[in-house]
Amino acid sequence: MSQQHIRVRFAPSPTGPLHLGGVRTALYNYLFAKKHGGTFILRIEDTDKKRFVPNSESYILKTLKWCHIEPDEGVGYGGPYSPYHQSKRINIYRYYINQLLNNGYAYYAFETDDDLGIKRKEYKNMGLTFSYNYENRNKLDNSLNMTKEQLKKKLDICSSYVIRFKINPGEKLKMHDIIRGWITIHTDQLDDKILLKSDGVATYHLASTIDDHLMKITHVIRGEEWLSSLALHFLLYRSFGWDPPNFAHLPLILKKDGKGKISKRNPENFPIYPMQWINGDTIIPGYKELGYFPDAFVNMLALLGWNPGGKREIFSLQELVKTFSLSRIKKSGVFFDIKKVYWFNKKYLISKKEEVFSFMCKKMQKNFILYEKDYLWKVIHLTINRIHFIHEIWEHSFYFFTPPSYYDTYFLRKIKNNHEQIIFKLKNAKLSLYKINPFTYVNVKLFFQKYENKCRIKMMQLFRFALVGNLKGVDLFTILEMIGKKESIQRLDNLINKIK
RNA sequence: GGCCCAUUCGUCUAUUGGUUAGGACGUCAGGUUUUCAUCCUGGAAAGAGGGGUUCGAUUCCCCUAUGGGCUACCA
Repeated sequence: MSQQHIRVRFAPSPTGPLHLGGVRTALYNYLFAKKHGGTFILRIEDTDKKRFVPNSESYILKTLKWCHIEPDEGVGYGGPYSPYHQSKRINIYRYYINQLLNNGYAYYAFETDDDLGIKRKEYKNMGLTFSYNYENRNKLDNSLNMTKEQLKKKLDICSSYVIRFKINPGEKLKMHDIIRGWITIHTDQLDDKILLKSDGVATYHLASTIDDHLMKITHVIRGEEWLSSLALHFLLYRSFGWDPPNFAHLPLILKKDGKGKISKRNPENFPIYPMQWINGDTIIPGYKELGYFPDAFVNMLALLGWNPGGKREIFSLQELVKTFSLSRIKKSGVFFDIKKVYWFNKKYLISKKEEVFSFMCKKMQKNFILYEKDYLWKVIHLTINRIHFIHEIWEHSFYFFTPPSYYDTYFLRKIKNNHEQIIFKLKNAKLSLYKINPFTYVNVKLFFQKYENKCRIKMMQLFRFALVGNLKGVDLFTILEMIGKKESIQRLDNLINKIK
């Protein structure tokens, strides 16, 4: 296994935006490929015309790019096994299905979807489950029950048919999964799955089996929802006389509220899209738009169902590649915790001060604020641990550059009720402030220490309110020293005018 | 219903026969911060249940329960 060139594929269908689970599947494929110096391939499984959603493909491409898990080969990247859209490979599937037909592994079936729907209902009413399988196929309208001539005639009149895979009972299949070990399934339980739909397009089972073989995929890493189809896929490989690839079925990401796996259809109480998705008039923001860093997002995703064994949790993509292994993937489904991503983002944020700096620079330019680099750096160091996202930095640091344009209404009302006394205090304080020379942290601190305990706290509260607009923020003496005497007095005046 | 897969603190997880069952997020309490946040310290918090196997089971086996997947001319 270690000798061969590893080739893995991420094969989403363009039925909408990729969600968390899809991105994680792509990530694990990417990690596994990179770890072994292999090739990561993107194949688009667009065999379902009905569910096709425009823009999904570009969304998938953009998302992988944003996450820095770009394919080496496939849709958007080219490669020796093109085309990588299944819709463009229909003739290939037809060629191979003929092989199956000729060898007796597949047969024509003429029931329509509606016919079968009725049949299922009938069975259900009797307390049974209808299955198109070895028990029933002899009673149904298919080529198994016809002579060659009859079939020919039927095909001449009836243009609508499907091709089913003939599964023989009585065999116990033992299949290996890298994550789960050996899995046993009896062929009696399988039904004759449709391989070619009446619109002439192959189903997932056929298309992916053929493509995985033709594209020389060595490891199929996909969600656990495929585990039940594993036997079918094994049988398909065997019918073609091909060696199956290795399989690894990933645990599903489960919904926290309600039941089931996460899906595009049922929105969660946390964002499930990596990037924004525009659906008509509604825009659903993704992690990117919400301010999450791709590396924090990817780091969190990697640890959802897998971990390298130690106590460390922060890993760069390169470190993930280095430590990744399929054998350490968990078997059980996982619940997603938005608070943990929030924490991850903060961890990444404090290591991205340069990005915060350039964000602030742009903000300043936009607001026509002049600043000095050193001053800005100091502000960032003072405020960065108060935020989780870059875009939050301004609301926590504006007062170092510009007076508050808004005062906390609750406290404002409180001091307005007592404004004469407050104004008196502020005016007195202003006079004292003039005399502080130089206007340094230490001297400002000394000034406040002249007040008695109770008074001092109230005074500091007032000052903070005048400077910041509310009762939260960086150490008061630091703010005073940084914005300087003139600006400080100006802001006291502002407040006095406000409450007059 | 049938089949398949799973089951360690609320959540993500470590521990692959012998541990006071460890960490992280969250949570609670205390401390630092003359505010808030950060930070520091500490606490509460888990092997689904029942049988085996074994000197000894979270770890191996069986049953039950629970959760999940599949059961489409969807992937």
